[in-house]
Amino acid sequence: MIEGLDRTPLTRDFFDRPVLDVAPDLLGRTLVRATPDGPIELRLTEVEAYAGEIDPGSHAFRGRTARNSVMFGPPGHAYVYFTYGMWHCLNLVCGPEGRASGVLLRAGDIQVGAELTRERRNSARNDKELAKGPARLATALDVDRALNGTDAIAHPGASLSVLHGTPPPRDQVRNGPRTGVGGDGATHPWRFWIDGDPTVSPYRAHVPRRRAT
DNA sequence: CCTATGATGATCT
DNA sequence: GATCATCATAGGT
Repeated sequence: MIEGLDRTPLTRDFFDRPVLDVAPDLLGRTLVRATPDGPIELRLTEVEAYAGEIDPGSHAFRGRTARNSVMFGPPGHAYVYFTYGMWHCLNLVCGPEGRASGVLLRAGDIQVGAELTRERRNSARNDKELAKGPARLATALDVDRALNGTDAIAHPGASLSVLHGTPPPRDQVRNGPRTGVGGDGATHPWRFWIDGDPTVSPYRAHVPRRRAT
């Protein structure tokens, strides 16, 4: 177990704030994934904010659809989507209900249960790569669309929950452009990470791809 | 270290 | 039909 870790769960009030307040405040928090074989716990090191219908980079920018409906619901719930034909990404809904904002969980440092991720993450060459990137994080934690809409505020039987953990000093929180986001949303410096942490994913600019004909 | 590219399918226009 | 909040791999420096 981790010395000095604050295992108090985050409450719904934590998430019921503007996304640009919640996102940096999630760094250093402990995400707990309950699996049949035991818990996987990871310290969040990198996140991105998506500000709902005012944000061109957000899935909610053009209003509510079947896919993004969870974003319009109450804060503290998981929004999971499938992308690039292969991957899942995990977000936590925040802000007041209806604002449709959320935080993409981009990377973390696995503290407990690394061995439970090995089969799914067999391409990882070391522990720091197990959850370095949003799809790797979701894969490591065995998160898929079955968890879309689940409440991540700690409760009996919760599949996902977040503990206070060990937030970094404020001067170790850095921010910059979001990764892989194109269009007008690309310029917002709404990616937040812990300076120097080896589990933070490399920045990649958005590249429009042309499919083979 | 770096850059380039194929994989793969749901979603939206 | 185009796009996509990505990753693994191959090959060059």
